[in-house]
Amino acid sequence: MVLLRQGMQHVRNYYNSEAQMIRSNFPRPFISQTYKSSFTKQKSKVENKLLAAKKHSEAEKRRRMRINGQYETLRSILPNLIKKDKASILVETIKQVKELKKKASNLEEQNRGTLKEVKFPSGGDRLNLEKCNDEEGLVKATLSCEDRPGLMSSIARAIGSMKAKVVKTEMVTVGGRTKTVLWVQGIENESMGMLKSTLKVVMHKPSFKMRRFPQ
Amino acid sequence: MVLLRQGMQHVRNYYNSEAQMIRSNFPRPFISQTYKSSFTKQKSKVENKLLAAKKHSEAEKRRRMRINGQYETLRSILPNLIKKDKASILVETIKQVKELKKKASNLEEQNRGTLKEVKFPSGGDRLNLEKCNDEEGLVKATLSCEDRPGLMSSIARAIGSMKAKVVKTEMVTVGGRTKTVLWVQGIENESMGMLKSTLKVVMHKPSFKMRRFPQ
DNA sequence: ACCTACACGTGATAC
DNA sequence: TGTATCACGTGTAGG
Repeated sequence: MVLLRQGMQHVRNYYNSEAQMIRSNFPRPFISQTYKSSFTKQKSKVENKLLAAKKHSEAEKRRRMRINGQYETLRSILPNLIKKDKASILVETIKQVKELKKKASNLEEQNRGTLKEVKFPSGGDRLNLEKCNDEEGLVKATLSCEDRPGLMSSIARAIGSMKAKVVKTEMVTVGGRTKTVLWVQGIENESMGMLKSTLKVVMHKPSFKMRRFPQ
Repeated sequence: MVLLRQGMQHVRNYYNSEAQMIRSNFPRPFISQTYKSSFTKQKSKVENKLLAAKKHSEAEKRRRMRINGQYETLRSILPNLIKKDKASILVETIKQVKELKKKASNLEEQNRGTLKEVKFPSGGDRLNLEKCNDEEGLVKATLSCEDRPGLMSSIARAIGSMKAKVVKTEMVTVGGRTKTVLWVQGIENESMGMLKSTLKVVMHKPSFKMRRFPQ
């Protein structure tokens, strides 16, 4: 494997590179200088240079290791990583980040669209119908009005009279006002208007029975 | 800026490196060889080597650019990126990925914990009360039973008689059975048992009014 | 033989 | 000053 080379190359010591540096382009002392200056002074310069170079390459190595460590954790985090080379890792990471961002915002939207939205009944009376796109013939009806006993059953009866069925409801009551969300199954396109007007009547006028036998 | 150096270094051509290669450690032809062999043959070898080296360094440059391009897009994607160096980018990326994963799973959990959970009424009659830890005095009551008109208002009356209040309800009706979740505010610890028994009665026996005026 | 990916040491540059 | 980061060309192992 490619990654196994890493361990091997750690064996290399710095003498190789020092020798190479001296051989190639490192300034030599002039012969005409005195022995002492040409030797001790230049040698200390050489040694300083070597030391600096060594420090430099060691620092660079630390930097590489820091970066490669992060690549390593990325490798461990990312699922289904086929190509393990650095560029592919970064590409895959970017893809993942984008996907996760989209997923998170979608889920937040969903959450908002269910419970959070229904949390507060609006002040004025309101009635809204919309078709759910995820299922055929499913209509979501949202209504805000004054709360009263028997409201739910009135609504259920109204919908039952239209041969439709309430499959799910959410209801919040706060301060005497109620916001109700109904998911109604079995509403045809042409009967949407009728459903709306029926619900409107039920919302505002207590039914016959409710008036005669107030609870 | 550090990143501005990139553009400058592109100006460097390959003659520098070729010269350096010849100067430092590239094999020289022997003088004792014939003119032809020592010149043309070695020159072609040199040229081949140079060509190969050039190809190599160009390929390496492409690789670097590929990787650095991904760093660039990461820089653009990640918000609030203070330190722009490679290691920090990777660290920040990893943090983001972990956070997003956690966030996504939390939101999924939330979604599951609200709507999905309440979706199916259980077959047998069931009544469960639990205290909500996020708010003081808030109790979540879950009950599954046969559906009937007026059930909701019976429940509401029962709870009202205990000086408590239903602040939110979720209700699913499917196949004549109903699962209802009530969030009840204002229940003391000692009245939990009373609430439970009251709800039990309401669940199984239609109220007086309901029996006299069946809807 | 060729290509790819990597680690390395180095000079340049910024702070 | 020293101490970061970076791009670069190179040697080298694996395919």
